[in-house]
Amino acid sequence: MSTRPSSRPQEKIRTTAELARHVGLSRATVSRVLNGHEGIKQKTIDRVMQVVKSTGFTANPYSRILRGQSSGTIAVCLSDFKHYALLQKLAQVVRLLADAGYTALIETVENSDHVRSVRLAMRMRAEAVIFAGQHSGAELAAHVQDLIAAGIPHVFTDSCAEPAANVVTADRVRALELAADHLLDLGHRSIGIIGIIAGRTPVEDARLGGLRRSVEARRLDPARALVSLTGCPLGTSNLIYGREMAGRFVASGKMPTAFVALNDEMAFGAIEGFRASGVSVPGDVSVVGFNNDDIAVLTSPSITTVDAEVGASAAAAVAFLLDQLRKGTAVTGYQSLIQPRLIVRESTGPARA
Amino acid sequence: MSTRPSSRPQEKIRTTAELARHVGLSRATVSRVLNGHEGIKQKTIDRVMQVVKSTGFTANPYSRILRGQSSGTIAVCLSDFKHYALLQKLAQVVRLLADAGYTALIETVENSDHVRSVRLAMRMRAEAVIFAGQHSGAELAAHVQDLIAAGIPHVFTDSCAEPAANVVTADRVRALELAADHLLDLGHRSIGIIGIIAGRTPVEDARLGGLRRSVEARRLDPARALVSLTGCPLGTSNLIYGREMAGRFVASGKMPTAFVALNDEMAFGAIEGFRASGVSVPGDVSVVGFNNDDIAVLTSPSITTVDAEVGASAAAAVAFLLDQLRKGTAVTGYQSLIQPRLIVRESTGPARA
DNA sequence: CTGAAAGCGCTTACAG
DNA sequence: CTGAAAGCGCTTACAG
Repeated sequence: MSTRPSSRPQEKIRTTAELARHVGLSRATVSRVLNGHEGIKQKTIDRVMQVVKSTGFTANPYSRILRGQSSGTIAVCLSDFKHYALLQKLAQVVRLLADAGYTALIETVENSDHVRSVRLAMRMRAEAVIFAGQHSGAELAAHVQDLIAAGIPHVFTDSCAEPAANVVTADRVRALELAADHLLDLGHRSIGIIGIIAGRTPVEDARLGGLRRSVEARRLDPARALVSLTGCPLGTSNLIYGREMAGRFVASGKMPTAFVALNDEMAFGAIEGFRASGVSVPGDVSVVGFNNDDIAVLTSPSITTVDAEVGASAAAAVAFLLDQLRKGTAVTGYQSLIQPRLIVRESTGPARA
Repeated sequence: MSTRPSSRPQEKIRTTAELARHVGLSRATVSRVLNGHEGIKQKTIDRVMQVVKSTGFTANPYSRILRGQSSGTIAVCLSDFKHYALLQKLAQVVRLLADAGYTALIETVENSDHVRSVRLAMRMRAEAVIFAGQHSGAELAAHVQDLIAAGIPHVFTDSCAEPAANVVTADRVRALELAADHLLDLGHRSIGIIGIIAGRTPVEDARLGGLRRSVEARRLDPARALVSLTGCPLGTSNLIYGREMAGRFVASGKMPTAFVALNDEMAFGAIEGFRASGVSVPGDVSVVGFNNDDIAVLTSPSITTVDAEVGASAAAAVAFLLDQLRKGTAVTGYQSLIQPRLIVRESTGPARA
């Protein structure tokens, strides 16, 4: 039986009690060192930390949290897992949280069942909640109130109708207003809408609102200037949907001279569809995309698009939360809109005379 | 002071102790009901469950886990957050785990620091660990051994050199062998490689190995039949890289008649690049992509590609883990390869005479 | 079939 | 500056 603790090198240390025994101190003191408390003899600190370093010991997180320590967890409620843009946002959020020392607890909200996810977040002692994607539903407001009542900061990165909710998001109204302004400036008076469907999500309605605002600002009639084809449910592929819709517009007889698409992929699909029907872009019609994806740069013609700065908006949302966690506050009713950028490329041109 | 517990409706119940007091039972009995133990009077069960239903009470997970209950958590170690395919895989894995009642604990492994992530997984009492993406490094083997020693099931969804590791993955060797067989069958004898770089990742090396196997099976010299341009670091955009590389191959003078690209986007970029240089696809050269993305269907020419069935492989990996969790076993050294499919489209044709 | 008691591993007043 | 003790909320032998 060696009396020199340090002579037992590879011994597994699993609890603070074992660590305490190993260094000949009490669990209380070891705990204090582990938590970086003030007023401890440097020699004691060194004694503990040396073993911690060599064994890689970390205190059981469940005990710590049960005892009242913060969980270091932030819940991320995703509306779905289907959209690439949302996955990208998720990836970015997780990375930003990790950089700040937080663990992301990812939840998917199915059937708008926010009861389950918000409760889970609270049960897991999440220190904050991020809602990404399209969230809605009658009960959502109540759950936002629960979070506020519990003093847990939250933020929506896309939209939330509840006035008390915090929302940090790209300004989609302005984004489509920019797109429509650009087309109207080029002399277009009839804009076809591809893939942005009224009543589907608040975000899409916001985009349609932007188009309308632009049109109305010029005293044009939105009912005439904005053209949607009905009865075209979205499929799985943006590219293919865009191509289909181009064909349908050509076949419909009421062919606008310009188009705005849900995103760049769909715009590209539409351009290919027009080409297949003998309609040239931008010679015959103009097409505007959305997102400023790689595809918008590379294709021929390259695609005029609106960069909604979703990356910047996700970063702003996370920063907003981290700031509150630092300050220990929980803001309500905060609204912040990130400004979009119009990027003019080859897919738009003057309306035909 | 009401003595009828049910007459206090909206009272917040936060602990099993409160719940026990509320229904007039002991914490032990309440706990048994909550955990669905056998041998409890139906009336007692009903009494507890009615309050549980109405209040939505759930036991504090930290206490449960501290007391030895399983965590319901599965750690997902991602090598990075950059690749779309990996994000898709992540999304699918998280969804499949959620369907099975597990929570995903997402970790990113930076600088191949598997020490941190595997330790975290064990500390968090993860019941299993999924490694997705490119994992390598000298210490990885040791951590796999730690998991095995601790009886925690694991699986790699892409690759792992450690023999004891479980790997369920798309057969990338076979995938590229299929691609090369197709091109060789068409009479091509010189295949340019776009974006698949030797020594970058085990997965890319596997793909190169598949090309070599196909070439060698016909008694051709891989050093002559397979052409790579050196000194072309990958950028952020597959599309743009593909376009660049097409230009470089044209400029290089040693122009193959066929190409395989890292993925469909890169193949598309290459096709555009060839077109810009006056080289037609498939008239002058053939191009094969990888992944069978939407873009491969839509573009003109549509792109011949290999579907590696990554979705199926992720599902198989999760099923493999869930099966072990059900059985309470921890397999080692399991290897499963998911078969790829060659999908012939317009971007490949006979070699020019 | 149910309850009183011990204990999971930690942290923090409370004493010294 | 450090230790003995209580307690976070749960579950499970151990008794009845």
